[in-house]
Amino acid sequence: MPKNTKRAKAPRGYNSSDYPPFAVTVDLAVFTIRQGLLCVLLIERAEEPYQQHWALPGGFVGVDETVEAAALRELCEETGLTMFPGHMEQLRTYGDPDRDPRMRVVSVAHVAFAPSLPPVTGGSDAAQARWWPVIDVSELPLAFDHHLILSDALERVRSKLEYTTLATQFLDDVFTLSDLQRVYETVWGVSLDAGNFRRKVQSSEGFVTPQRQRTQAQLDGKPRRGRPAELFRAGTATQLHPPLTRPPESSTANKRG
Amino acid sequence: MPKNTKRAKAPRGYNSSDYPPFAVTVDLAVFTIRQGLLCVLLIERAEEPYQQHWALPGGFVGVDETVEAAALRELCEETGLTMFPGHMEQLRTYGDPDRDPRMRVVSVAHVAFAPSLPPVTGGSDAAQARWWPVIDVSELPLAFDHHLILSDALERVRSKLEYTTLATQFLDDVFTLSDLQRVYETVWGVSLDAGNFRRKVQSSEGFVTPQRQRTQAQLDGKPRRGRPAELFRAGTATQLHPPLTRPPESSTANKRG
DNA sequence: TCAATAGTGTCTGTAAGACAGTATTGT
DNA sequence: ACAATACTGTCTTACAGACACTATTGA
Repeated sequence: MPKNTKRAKAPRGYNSSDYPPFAVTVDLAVFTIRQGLLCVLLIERAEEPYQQHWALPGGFVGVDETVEAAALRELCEETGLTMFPGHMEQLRTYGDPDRDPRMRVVSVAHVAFAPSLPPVTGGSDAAQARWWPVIDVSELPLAFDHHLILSDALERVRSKLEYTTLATQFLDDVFTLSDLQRVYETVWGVSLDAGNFRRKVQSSEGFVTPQRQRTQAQLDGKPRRGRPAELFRAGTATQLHPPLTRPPESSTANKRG
Repeated sequence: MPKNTKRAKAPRGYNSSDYPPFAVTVDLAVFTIRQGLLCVLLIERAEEPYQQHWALPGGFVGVDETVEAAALRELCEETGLTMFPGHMEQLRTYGDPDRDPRMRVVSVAHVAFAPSLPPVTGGSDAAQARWWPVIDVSELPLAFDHHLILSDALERVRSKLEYTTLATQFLDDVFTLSDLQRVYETVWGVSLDAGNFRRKVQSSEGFVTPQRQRTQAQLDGKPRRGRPAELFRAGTATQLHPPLTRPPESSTANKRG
């Protein structure tokens, strides 16, 4: 430990011996919705410690690299995309001395979410990577403190949907209001009233902008049933006020299903 | 830069040459209310870089020390208290490669707030420390990226008052509803309607608990005027739902003053 | 009696929850 | 015709903002 820990009171230039050496990493909790389930991207570790455990993707921050740039770089490497289409933000930093048995690592965790992505390829080497429904992950033994990070990340995503327009980041650029409602229902794990949901979304200035167009018979995917729906794009607003609040806890589904 | 930046894909044990060396620090934005003004604790730097600039207090994280423990340690050192009476939480991490001209430093910033504290002594050495009204700090040239940190910290404190009961942490353990209202008005920089404020606070389960007692003639400080007020303590609730929301932007004071 | 502070009551508008009902498609 | 999905309207309740009013103290 350095003789004097107060930077401002004894700065006298840094030598590498003046401060404790840390490794700084980023960890990523990347969410997407697949087949109606909220999923998170995990990789399987090939080496000790936590060999064969599943873990959040992550890696070292380069010396000349912004922390955010490192996170974006890892995000693209792990998802196999050159341009990440969704949203990413810093979550918080996890730095307990014993979180990595080998050495002192401080990890800046990030949360990201994106529209349905191509199934991940596992990248250039052997480590496998896949999307896990978050509901199944609680049964899984994750590496390091990644259960804690994941649970903080989930809470962040859920609360972000309340007071921002970021739910649209889970969807492609055109979508129906039912699609948007499904995002909220999937991420929150609740059922919402369609009428009230439409009223709220459409009365929120800049949340969605209507295209003058409706869904087609859709020859590719499964054929559409029922009345064609109007199509929307994300609007320019980023914040929602008043927010679109989660129904109070207690039951994860409401009366009407 | 290390050959392979993916921890999970090439862990092969760490050598100090395998990862870039970082210094990890904590920075603190400590708020309190003095003479009706929201104030932040700053120290004056005695050495380069940013000599004689004001800066947020902070320091290195020890090798065997939790990040939070380091923040609490610095907090006590800077305020001269052995037991910090308020609330502290992690804000976010600032790690741009050029934020410190000497070397790569990643700083985990924290926000704290507390009841009126004894004027800070400047500690055991020459560096001076004092409380600055936040309104005056915008004119001040701060060291490093501390203006950015301070502005993020302010927004955090302001939004925390909306959906938590932490406003009570700015007060001593017994207080009146007017005291509590003054906290909101000072932190948010607005005027609130006393009637509506009381209704909201008292209808929020567990926010405040009435003591069966009123303010006295108060021989010490300035003598009290007007009707004695009922005294309260902080309740057991931590969250506020529905929240006590800030009035929408535009005017910093409302019509009634 | 007056200023100052504490505290109550009431009216109104906005918006959320519940839910009934209508519209438009494919089978 | 019927199921399935999309969409509209209405009733009720919760709650915030505005503001008028009463209460209790010291000077």
